[in-house]
Formats: sequence, structure tokens, C-alpha cells
Amino acid sequence: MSAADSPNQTDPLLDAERDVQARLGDRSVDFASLDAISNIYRAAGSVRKTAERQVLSDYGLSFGGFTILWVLWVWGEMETAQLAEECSLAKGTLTGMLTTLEKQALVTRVRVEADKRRVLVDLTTEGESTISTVYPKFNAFEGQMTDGLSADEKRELARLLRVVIGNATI
Amino acid sequence: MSAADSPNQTDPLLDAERDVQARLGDRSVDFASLDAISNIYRAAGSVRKTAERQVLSDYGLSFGGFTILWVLWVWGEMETAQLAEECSLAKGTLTGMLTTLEKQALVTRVRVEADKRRVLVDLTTEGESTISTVYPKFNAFEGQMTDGLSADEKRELARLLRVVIGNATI
DNA sequence: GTAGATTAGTTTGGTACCAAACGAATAGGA
DNA sequence: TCCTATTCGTTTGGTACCAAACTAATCTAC
Repeated sequence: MSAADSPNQTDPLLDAERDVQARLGDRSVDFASLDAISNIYRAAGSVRKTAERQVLSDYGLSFGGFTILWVLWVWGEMETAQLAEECSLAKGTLTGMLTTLEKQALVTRVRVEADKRRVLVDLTTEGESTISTVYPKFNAFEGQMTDGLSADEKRELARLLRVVIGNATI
Repeated sequence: MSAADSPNQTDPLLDAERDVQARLGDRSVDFASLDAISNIYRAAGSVRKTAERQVLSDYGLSFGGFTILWVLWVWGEMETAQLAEECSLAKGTLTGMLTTLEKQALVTRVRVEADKRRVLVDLTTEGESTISTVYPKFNAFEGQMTDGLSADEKRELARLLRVVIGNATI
């Protein structure tokens, strides 16, 4: 616990809890849930920003663009709807991001002959070369972001988050 | 473990790992870090969307707007720079969001007389009333998102995430 | 075979978000 | 006392993102 490490200093976390409780008066606050959930955002935001600055900006990729390339790289060509689902994006958002990636010559869109409503998205040769260069760096970055955690702790973190993801996607 | 629960079904997580490994060939992949970090995004994204839909939309608040109100509510009036830092937002972003909240009559901006570069932001009476109504619902929602985790597991989740946050903000 | 419902992707309108450039105000030294 | 450097918040230009409206294609009943 960070508080135990420095017993003579004020713990900002406990300060925050005390201030929140003061605002809430006699109503009870579920601090365990509050801390867990709020740290999820903080972690996601700072890891994302750091990834874009340290890894992705060199290749002109946003975090979302990187995710799209990665999904296509691992699972192969895919229809728009499935790709949006896989990347957790609204389909309208994906349209715009694919246009960006198309301009960068990293992906192609091909209308399906048998059903002209559908569009197949795939990596170009350049897209494949980009993601296969970037991904090892990104994975190393992921290791750096989890530095200080044992392999078991990383797996435990992933497991606890899966519970939250399950609760949120219901 | 989810794989152990259903030994006769294919585990999508392991499928993904196998496919990623296939793309990487003989290069090694740090799957423990990959799963931990990628679940942070997934969790943050789905919790955020769910919060906006289930709790915040009733009050016309975005997630960012809610965070601003919450910080002001707990710690009181604050200068723009400090508020941006506290909310993990770029200062330019905060300017726009404060304009939105000002239009909604939830916050005020007052230029500091002694130093006219500075601006103090504070809740209006309506802003205070809004956040004190919304926050208990939001905290209940946080509990719902961590349903299935013991109090110890929630605290462990928060602790593991603090390590990641520390790594990212260096 | 065609009218109506459904489905797929795109467009639209709007907020959120960042980094960098900017302008006004202050501070600090010569 | 200026003159420069610094420090504020805002503006700018651009992407990302969502929900809802829209368009074209396909399917289903009849």
C-alpha cells in the first residue's frame, strides 16, 4: 500500500476519500469501487497518450488506427461491421478512420461483388509492413507499462479487468 | 480462469494469442503484458460508454464534463491549469469543455483581479446541485461495474493500475 | 415481380480531445 | 525603467469519436 510506505506523509488517496466523504455527508461511498474504476480511466488515458507519443507518432498512427491495422494483421481481411465490433468503434467512426488509413495507403476497401452493400477491408503491402514493424515496438512498450508487476500480477490484472468488461458490456 | 471453465470450447483469448504468435513467427510476444494493457483500454472504453448511456446522459453530461464537476465539488474552486491537471486534460481541451459547462450554467469563470492571466473556475449553485444528485448514482454504477469482485479484489485492481499509471506518467 | 422491411456502409452534426501557435499579463534583471 | 523571458488561458487546425439520419442494396411476402 502506498500509504504504508510513507506513514508520516499525507496520502493523497486518503485525502481524496476524506474530501469526498465530507461532500457526501452521512451517505456512504463505495471507495473500493470508486478507486478501481477511476484508476481504469487514468491508466487508459495515460498509457494511450504515452503510446501515441513514444511509439505511434513515428509512424503517423493514432491509437485507433494502430488497433485497426493490428486486428487486420492478426485476423486477416474483414468486413466493416465486424472490424468495428472488433475495434470497439461505432461504424460511423470506423468509416472516417478507414478513409484516413486509405489515404496513408495502409488499407484497401473492396466492395463485395455478391453483395454490394458489403465492403471488405484489408491491409496493403505497406500496411502489413508497417504493422509488422510497429507491433514489436508496441509490445515492448506494453512490457514497459507493466514494469514492476510480476507475470502473475499482469495476468491477475487482465483477469480482474475482464470481470469489469463483462459487467459493462451487458 | 475462463479457459478452464469451458475446456471443450475454444478460448477466444488463446485463439488470439495463437494468431498473434503466427504473425510474429519466431519473435517472442509478451502476452501477459499484452493482455493486461489491452484490457485496460477495453474496460475504460466500455465503462465510459455505459456510464454515459446509463447515468450521465440523463443530466446532459459527458464523461469529461462529469469529471470536471466532480473535481470542483470535492476540492472547491480552482484555477484552470490545476483543474486541467487534475482532470488529465490538455488545457486547450478544458477551455472548450468549460465553455460547454458555462452554457449549461453549471460552472463560472472569474478572472483573478491580482493577476489577470489567471481564471478561477467554480461550480454554480445549479452545478453543485447537479453533481450532488449525479454522484451517488455514479458511485452506485461503479459498484455495478465491479460486481463479482470482492472488496479485496477491487483494491488489488486499483493497486495494480496505480503501478501502470506510475509507469506511464514518467 | 414488386412493395415494404431489413441490412450495410456512409454522411451529418456535434462534442471531446490534443499539440502548437498565439496574445495578454506579469516578473525579473540591466 | 524598459526589455526580455516566462506564464497564463484561449484559439486554431486537425483527428477521433458517437448517435441518428440517410442511401443503396438485398431479402421477404404476397
